[in-house]
Amino acid sequence: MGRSSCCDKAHTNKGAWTKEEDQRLVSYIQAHGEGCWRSLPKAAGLLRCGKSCRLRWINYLRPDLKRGNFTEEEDELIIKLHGFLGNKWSLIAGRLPGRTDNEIKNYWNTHIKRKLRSRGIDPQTHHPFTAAAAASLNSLEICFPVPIRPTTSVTATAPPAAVVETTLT
DNA sequence: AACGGTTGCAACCGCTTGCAA
DNA sequence: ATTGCAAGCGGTTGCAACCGT
Repeated sequence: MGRSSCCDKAHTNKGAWTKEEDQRLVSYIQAHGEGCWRSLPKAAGLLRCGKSCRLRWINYLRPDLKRGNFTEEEDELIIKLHGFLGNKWSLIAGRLPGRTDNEIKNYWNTHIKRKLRSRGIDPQTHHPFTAAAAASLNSLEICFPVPIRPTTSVTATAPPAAVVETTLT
């Protein structure tokens, strides 16, 4: 049987959003506020599923988004938070006003991982590794795109939220 | 100028969680 | 206790832009 789809895929658009769709979504939310994403597309006259609308609003259209380049301070804060929280992007985003979880996740994967490796630090464990180990690891990752070492358990290593709060403040 | 490879980001997919019935 | 819905989250993918040859 299975769970019903979040939307009628035969009648929804996918892919990049158009300016008109953006405008419809923004004006609808400005008039009615966020909430009930499932019924929003129909009410706003959009041929999108609710999930897609929510993502578009949160990651791109929200008026309080900062956008633009990350500062050095933000870089360091993300690294620090990731050390405590692991891949809990929404929690990390919560500490960075104007940044979204998706934005931070992308930035981590494209910039910060490389930055840490260049410093000789394993981006997953935040522990230093030797230059030789780093080199062999990088070459192995090129050969074997699947993980070659056990993934560290985030829940096992992440401290309670209260600990993070006190540590970072 | 043309082509192929790489990079970065927006968006999607599928799973999990919280809650109401 | 169970079921189903809605929302949230993290991983992954697709593709346009960029870069080197």
